Amino acid sequence: MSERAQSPECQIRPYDFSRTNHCTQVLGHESLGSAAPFQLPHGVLTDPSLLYNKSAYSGITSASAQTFFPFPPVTGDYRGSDLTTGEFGQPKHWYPFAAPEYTGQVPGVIAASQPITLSPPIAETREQIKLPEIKTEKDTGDDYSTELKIQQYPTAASAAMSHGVFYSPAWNPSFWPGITHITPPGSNNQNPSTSSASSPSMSPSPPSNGLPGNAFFSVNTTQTAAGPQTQNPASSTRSSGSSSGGCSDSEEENLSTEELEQFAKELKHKRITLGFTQADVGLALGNLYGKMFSQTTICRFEALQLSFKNMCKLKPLLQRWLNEAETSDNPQDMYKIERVFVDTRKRKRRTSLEGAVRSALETYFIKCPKPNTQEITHISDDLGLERDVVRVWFCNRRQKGKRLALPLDEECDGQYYEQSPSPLNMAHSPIPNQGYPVSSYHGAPPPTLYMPQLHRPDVLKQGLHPGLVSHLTG
DNA sequence: ATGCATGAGAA
DNA sequence: TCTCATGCATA
Repeated sequence: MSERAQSPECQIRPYDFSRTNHCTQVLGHESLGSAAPFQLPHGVLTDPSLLYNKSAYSGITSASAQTFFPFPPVTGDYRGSDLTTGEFGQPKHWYPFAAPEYTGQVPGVIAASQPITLSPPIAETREQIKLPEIKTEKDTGDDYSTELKIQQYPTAASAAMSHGVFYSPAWNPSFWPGITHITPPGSNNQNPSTSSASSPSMSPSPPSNGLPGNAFFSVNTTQTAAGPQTQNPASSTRSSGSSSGGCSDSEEENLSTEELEQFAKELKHKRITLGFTQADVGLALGNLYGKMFSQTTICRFEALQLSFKNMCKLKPLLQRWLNEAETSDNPQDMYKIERVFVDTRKRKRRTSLEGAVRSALETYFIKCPKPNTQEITHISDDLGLERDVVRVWFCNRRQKGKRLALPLDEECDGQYYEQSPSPLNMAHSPIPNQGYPVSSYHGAPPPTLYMPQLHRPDVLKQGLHPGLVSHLTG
């Protein structure tokens, strides 16, 4: 709680483009895209949070903005063509490929058998994307190619690959609660109850004929059961009984940033030493806990690019994996499994925004990180982008901003983009949902910049607008 | 490693 | 409609 130092940044003065400039203004002004090669107001940069200063924002309400945006709402919803869904609606499901046995048991699987039929009609959205600058990755005929995707996970040693189709079970709600507890960092031993655990990982893939589901569930079950807590002295820096939050109690919540940081390093180091790729780890987690993660997530974890809360949540899992991997005789083989997946979900083809467009968006963002519907429409119109693309861009941009900036002190986060006092800030909640507690970084010199503690400068830069970066570096 | 996307849950 | 966690696809 008090840990979070009030970094001076929080009080630093507002950006220049003053609050007078509101979304409306920016947006109101015409062609931004074309013109200005995106530049930041000088002086900008000291603290992004200022950008989102509520006060600046409050003024910009949709209401007021409206006047400026006579644009009709555009509803380019690519999802219109979303035939996908149905049973594929479930996210995060991996559909085993060619696994007849499973059919009928797992909705997804069924789907897998007829992916082709899913091909969606070409979205008309295409038409909307006429700007040369905007392009979508490939030009495969249709929008969301329904292609089968066979993913393999070869690994360094690629030695023993084995059997098995892997099916990641649906997100088991009861899963997390359980695991949050398990964290026997010190005690490398696996909980007996996890016995199966003896190494789920050891026998990762389910018997060919066996239903993977079973394998999973069993794992899950045990897992959940295993939950009972080993306390981690180290990590349990607990004391403040603030178990607010989403992470169910569990000590993880009280992990300090250093602990996380250190663990992330350790994880990465050992992982590499053991010869695992980030993807391997993600899969291994699936084997161990029934919930697998992507390379992306593991990568972000190692890079401390996840929210504090999320880091805390994943840590125990990774810790466990690490323990298991280290103690295993043949870790290499343990996780070397060849997996074949078929992702039948249709995904909108990724839009690739060109530099100019991005710059324009950045500019808009600087002025107004949280545009309302109409503003979004206006922007999309102005830039010739799909409305949804713009919307998502802003969402992602905000998320990114938080990831990178929040760590320093959440207290500022409240002021971030919010247009209205948000509960998120929760004035007092000691452990907000997102930011990283600042604990032991007292010594750190008050950054001129909004420097997330967990991130290295370079990382930070990545999160900042190029202009800002240069400004800072320059 | 990261940009754009998805979807659940909350507001 | 937003946030948040997460992932596909790509640079």
